[in-house]
Amino acid sequence: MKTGTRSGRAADQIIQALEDRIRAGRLVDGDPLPSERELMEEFDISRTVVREAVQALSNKGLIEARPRFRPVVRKPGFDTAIDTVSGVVGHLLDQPGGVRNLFETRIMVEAALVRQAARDATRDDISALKYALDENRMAINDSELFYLTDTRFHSVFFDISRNPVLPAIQRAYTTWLAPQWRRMPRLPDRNRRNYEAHSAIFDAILMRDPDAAEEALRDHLAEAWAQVQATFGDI
Amino acid sequence: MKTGTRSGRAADQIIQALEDRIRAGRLVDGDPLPSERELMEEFDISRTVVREAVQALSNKGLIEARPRFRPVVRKPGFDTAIDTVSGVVGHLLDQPGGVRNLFETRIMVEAALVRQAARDATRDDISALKYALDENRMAINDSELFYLTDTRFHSVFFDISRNPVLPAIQRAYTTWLAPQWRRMPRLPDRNRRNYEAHSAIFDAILMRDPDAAEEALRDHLAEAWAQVQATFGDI
DNA sequence: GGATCAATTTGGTATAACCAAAACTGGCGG
DNA sequence: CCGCCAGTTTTGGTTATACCAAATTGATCC
Repeated sequence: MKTGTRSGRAADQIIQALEDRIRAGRLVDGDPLPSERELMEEFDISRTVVREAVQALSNKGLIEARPRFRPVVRKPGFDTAIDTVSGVVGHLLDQPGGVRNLFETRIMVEAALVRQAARDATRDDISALKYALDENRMAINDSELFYLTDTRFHSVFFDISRNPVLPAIQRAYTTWLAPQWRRMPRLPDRNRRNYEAHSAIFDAILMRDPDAAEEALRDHLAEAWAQVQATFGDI
Repeated sequence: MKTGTRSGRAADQIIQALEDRIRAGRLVDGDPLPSERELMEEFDISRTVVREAVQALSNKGLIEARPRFRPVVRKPGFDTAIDTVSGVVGHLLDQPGGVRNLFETRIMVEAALVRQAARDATRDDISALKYALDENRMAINDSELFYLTDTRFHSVFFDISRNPVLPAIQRAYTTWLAPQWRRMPRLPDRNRRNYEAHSAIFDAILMRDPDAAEEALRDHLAEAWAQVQATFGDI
C-alpha cells in the first residue's frame, strides 16, 4: 500500500475533503457533485485542480462521471471495488499463466463454498439450488441460455454465503473469465455433460457430504479448464 | 462492468495508446514516460489532456507518478491490483459489517488453504511451516515480534498454493485488517494462546487431516475475531 | 574524475477563453 | 394546471499561455 506516492499536491486536499464528505454522508449516493466552478470558489483553487480531483475520485469509483454530465456521488460497494481493479486485471490476464492462476483461485473459493453449502445450506438454499439446476437442465438445447443458467447455478453458491463480498467476487470471475468462455464451442452434448456435473454437485449437497461435493465441483471445473486448454492451448 | 463510463474524451485515446505500448513491451518496467510536453506534441493535444491521461494511468497502477518526478512505467503485478482497490476498500470497511465481511472471506480462504496444505504439503512446505512456527514460539514474550511471526506463519499457507495471486491477497488481508489488529491489547498470555492455536493447526497438517486442520484454523480465527469484538464492539 | 553551480527542462498550478452539450426558463397551447 | 418547445444560461471538455519551484542537465573548476 502506498497511498502517499504523491504528497504536496493541491488536488489531494480536495480529494480528501470530498472523500470525507461522502464518508460522513454529507454527500449521499446519487447526489450530483457541485459544479466545477463552484468547487473552485469553495476551495479557492483553479479549475485545473478541481478537475484533477474529480478525475481522481472518478478513478477511485467514488463518483461516476459521464462526459458532459454532472458527476454523481456513488457510495462504493464491493462491485465498485471490482470495477477499479478490472483495468489492471486485464493486463495480468495477458501474462503467461494469468488466466490459469485466476481460475485456480476460483476453484479454491468455489470448492470452499460447496463444502459450506453441504454443511449448512438451509432449506431455502437447497430450493434455490434446485430451481437453478432445473433451469439449467431445461436450457440444454439452447447454448446461449445454457451459459446463462450455468452462471446462475454457480452464483447460488456465492449467494449462500450471505456475505456480500462473495457475489461481487463471483461477478468478477465471470466477467474476467468470460472472454475465454464465450469463445468456446458450445454444443448440447457438452451442455448435457455440464448439467450432469452440476447435478452431481447438487446431489452431494443434498447428502450433506462436503467431501463429495468438493470433489464433484473440482471435477467439474477441472474439466472446464481442460476444455479451455483444448481450445486455446496453454495460457 | 462499465469501463466506458465516459466516451468521446480525448484523453482516452492517449490512455489506450500508452496502455498498448506498455502491454506490447515498447515501454518496459522502469522506463520513464516521455515528458508531458513531448507527449502533447506526439499526440497533438493540449498538456491538460496529457496530464489527464497520465493521472488515469497512475490511478490504474500502470505508471508510478511521484510529484515533480518523471512518471515511471510499472508493469502491473497482483500487488498493483491490490493497491488500486485499497482506496475503495477503506470506505467499505467503514460501513457496518464491512470488516466482518472481509474477515469472513479470509477465514474461508485460509480454511481452504489449510485443507490443501493438509492434503498435499510437500516436505519443504512442512519445514517452512515448522520454521515459522518455531519463530513464532520464540517470540511469545515480544509482542511486536510475535505479531510479525504470526503474520509470517499464516502467510506460509498462502505461499504453499504456489499461486502468485494468493500471497497478494494475503498482503491485502493483513494490510486492510491491520488497523484492527494493531490496536488490540497484546500480552504474552494471549500470544501463547495464539501460538498454541498455530501449533494445533500445524499438528493437524502433519497428521494429514484436512478436517482437523480446518477446524483448528477456524477456531483460531474465530477466537481472534472474538478478541476484535471485545475490543471494538460490534463493527 | 568528481564535486559545484548556473542554465535548462519539467511537473504543478493559475487564468482566460471557446465550444458544444446539458440544464434551466419562460411562454405558448392544450 | 400541465406538457411541450425554443431560447438562454450553465457547465463540462479542451486549448493556449504563463509562472513558479523543483529536478535534471551540463559546463566549469578543482
